[in-house]
Amino acid sequence: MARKPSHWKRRKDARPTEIVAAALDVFAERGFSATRLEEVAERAGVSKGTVYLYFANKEDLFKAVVRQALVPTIAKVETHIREHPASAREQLAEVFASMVGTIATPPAAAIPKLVIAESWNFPDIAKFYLKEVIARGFRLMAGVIERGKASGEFRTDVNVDHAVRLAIAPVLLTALWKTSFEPAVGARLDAEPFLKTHLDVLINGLANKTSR
Amino acid sequence: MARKPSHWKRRKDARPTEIVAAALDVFAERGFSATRLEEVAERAGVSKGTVYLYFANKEDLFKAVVRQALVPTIAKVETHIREHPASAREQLAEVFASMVGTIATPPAAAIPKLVIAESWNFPDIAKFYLKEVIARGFRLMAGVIERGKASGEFRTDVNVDHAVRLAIAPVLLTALWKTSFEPAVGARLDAEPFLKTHLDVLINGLANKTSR
Amino acid sequence: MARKPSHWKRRKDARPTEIVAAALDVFAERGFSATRLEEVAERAGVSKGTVYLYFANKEDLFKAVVRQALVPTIAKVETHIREHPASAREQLAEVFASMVGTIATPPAAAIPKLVIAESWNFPDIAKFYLKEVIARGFRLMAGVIERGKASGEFRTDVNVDHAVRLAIAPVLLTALWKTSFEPAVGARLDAEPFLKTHLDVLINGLANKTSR
Amino acid sequence: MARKPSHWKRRKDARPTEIVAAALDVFAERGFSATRLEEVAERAGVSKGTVYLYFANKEDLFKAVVRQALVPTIAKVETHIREHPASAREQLAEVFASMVGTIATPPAAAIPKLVIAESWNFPDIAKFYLKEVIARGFRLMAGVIERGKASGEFRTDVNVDHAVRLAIAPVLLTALWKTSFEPAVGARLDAEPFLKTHLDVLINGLANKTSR
DNA sequence: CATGAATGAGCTTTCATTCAT
DNA sequence: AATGAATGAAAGCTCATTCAT
Repeated sequence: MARKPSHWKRRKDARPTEIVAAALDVFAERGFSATRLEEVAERAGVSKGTVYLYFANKEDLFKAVVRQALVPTIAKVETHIREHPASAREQLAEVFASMVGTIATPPAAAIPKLVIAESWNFPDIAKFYLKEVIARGFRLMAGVIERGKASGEFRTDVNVDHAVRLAIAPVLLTALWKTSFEPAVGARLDAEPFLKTHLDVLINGLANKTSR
Repeated sequence: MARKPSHWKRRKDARPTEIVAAALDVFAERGFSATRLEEVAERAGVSKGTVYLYFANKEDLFKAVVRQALVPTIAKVETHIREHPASAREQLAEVFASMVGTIATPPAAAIPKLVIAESWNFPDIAKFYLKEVIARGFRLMAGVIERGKASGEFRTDVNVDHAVRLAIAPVLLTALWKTSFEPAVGARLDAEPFLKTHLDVLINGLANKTSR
Repeated sequence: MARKPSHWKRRKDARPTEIVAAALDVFAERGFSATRLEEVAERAGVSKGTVYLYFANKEDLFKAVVRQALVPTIAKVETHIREHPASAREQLAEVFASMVGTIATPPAAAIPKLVIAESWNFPDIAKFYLKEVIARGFRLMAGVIERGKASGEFRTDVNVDHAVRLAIAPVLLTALWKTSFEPAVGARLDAEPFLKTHLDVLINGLANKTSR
Repeated sequence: MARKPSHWKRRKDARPTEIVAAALDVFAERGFSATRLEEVAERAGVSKGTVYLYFANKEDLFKAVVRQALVPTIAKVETHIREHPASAREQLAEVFASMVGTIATPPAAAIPKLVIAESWNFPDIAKFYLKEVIARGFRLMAGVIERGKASGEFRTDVNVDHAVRLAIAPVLLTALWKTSFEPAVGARLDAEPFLKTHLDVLINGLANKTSR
């Protein structure tokens, strides 16, 4: 019944990562409650019981999935920005360019949808996500915009908090569209040109025209 | 007893509407799979069996909920626009003003979240929602923007499809925020001023500056 | 699949009693943890789910079993004594005669064994049993013995608490023997003559011989 | 390291004994089915797999526990009696004194409870216990009482079999009380004075008064 | 029409047991 | 001899669905 003959070598350290990866796949496909632990196990190439060797229960596994899938995602964007100092406009462009990759990558793109969908049952996860992802992304964006306002690139009459949300909203829409409507309905959305337009309109909308 | 004579008459036709209303409440609170039909029945003041008199199963009820909750929502916006012809900028403002009310009203605000969350299990609903809500809203918005482009108010180099999504994205974000993060985390978002800023920045971003 | 055609008449009131009776049987045969709820359901002629209609969980069912099996048991003895005032010796005899019936009746006889065996997992039940059965039996016995001491029938140098336990110990032994060793090993113990001897020796042992 | 050289040698033969000792502890604390083999292994300082090196399965381990815990218990009493010939009354006192120690020692005191509780699932053990412990204790007691009857100390109209059970019953009650109700409910029972009273009342009850 | 007792498939979770190392 | 990662059968429990009344 052993699927793979290399059963005994890839041990204790690889297992949890493999299981979490498989779980992300299944959660992304079916959502939390429709996910059967047996399917996760199957895809990870282990038995049902093995999942419980590493995770106390389904919820615990779900949290691990979110955590594991997010760490690289946030870090990637953060470091990207930190290492590419430039004008506010250019940095905004950088952030978006960096986000597009993440948004387009299938499994990670499902995280926002999962968090939103399961915020009912797991407020903990919403809390965690808000703190670890949204807040960090917020600070990042807010920094860029503040700098733009200070340098005279951006209008000073725009609430930073609002501006940040405006900047993020189309990215969120893209992620949700790609995970909800594209697979279900087949309505394609080409992320790259859309976000390019977004950047264009946003920068134009935030641009300081008093200097005209 | 003589006070509510109409109450005893409404039964036959009101029943399904009452059940759907109760169901929307519960679905909005708990999500699809965490919703027990028994609770829906309780809130509708009927027995579990009665629900099955009007709806074949849980999924059917869910579809009815989405359908019923959306008809007035879309119609409201559509008629509002149709009845208030004005400049593109002004109409954009009208659409948003009209949307704010819907988005802020608790039960209807949960619909987008529900549709997104359940697009996994019920592609039908995603399809229906796309067709009946998104597409109609799209046409509406697209009309306004096309008119703005034609009149010289808006830039002509902006893809209409993209512009519509950009216009809607912050509204979606607001709805999701209010139904996912506000209740779970207590992070308030004041919809009205946010969408006012959105409108401001968007119109500025779309504004034709070649005439300068 | 319906075992019995009279499925729909014996409703809501009879069900729980039937289930508890079936449960007592199975618990008595197998012990708590080896009892599968499905078997209880089968014997009660209902489905697994029905058990959960009346009892929150296995433990709850167990408590109900103990409770239901004990109420008549204790009451029987108490009323018997109350209605048969006599000399201390005679009353002691009455109590025992009354106990013999209970001890010999198969399902109720298993209760002490069950309580003892499950005091590990369910201290609540031990507590309940101590309070509702043992304490009440104690008071009963203590009353008889005190009266015997007061009337000069019994020695006054014997601790009442001890005397009560001495009186009960052989009854307990009988119950345990009949439920543990008789079925497992086939070693018969004839309760009636044994408890007759017990009474004889006990009364003789407690008898006041200073008057000799 | 030089301190405990004997510790490194004892392995091969001590292992099973250590495991059984640990198992007795856990069985006494939790009962048979609530005992996880992993906890037994932990307390014995070995791994789960090792337990299976010495015992075919959980039941086998349980039997070994009972066996091992009983050998010294019975032997202790038997030799004590054999080495202390005296009058029947005195010997009865000896037996009880010897039993009190065993009954009061925590792990061994749990054996009767375990045997009784698990006689459902393991009739073998009940059989074994009956043969190896009860029967041997019986013979012992019976001998003492027969001698008492022969010497004229005790009444001759009392069935020996019954008398033996009467003698043992309060000891059993004490053991069960201490392992079932004391830990669960906190209702203390002082074994020594109680069994002293028992001996007093029993000897008085068995005493031959025809010689008066 | 309406009820709600009854059902049973299906899920999560536990843990004795196995076996490659 | 010893390990402990892996297994999978088995059981408790939930709840959408049915149907006799």
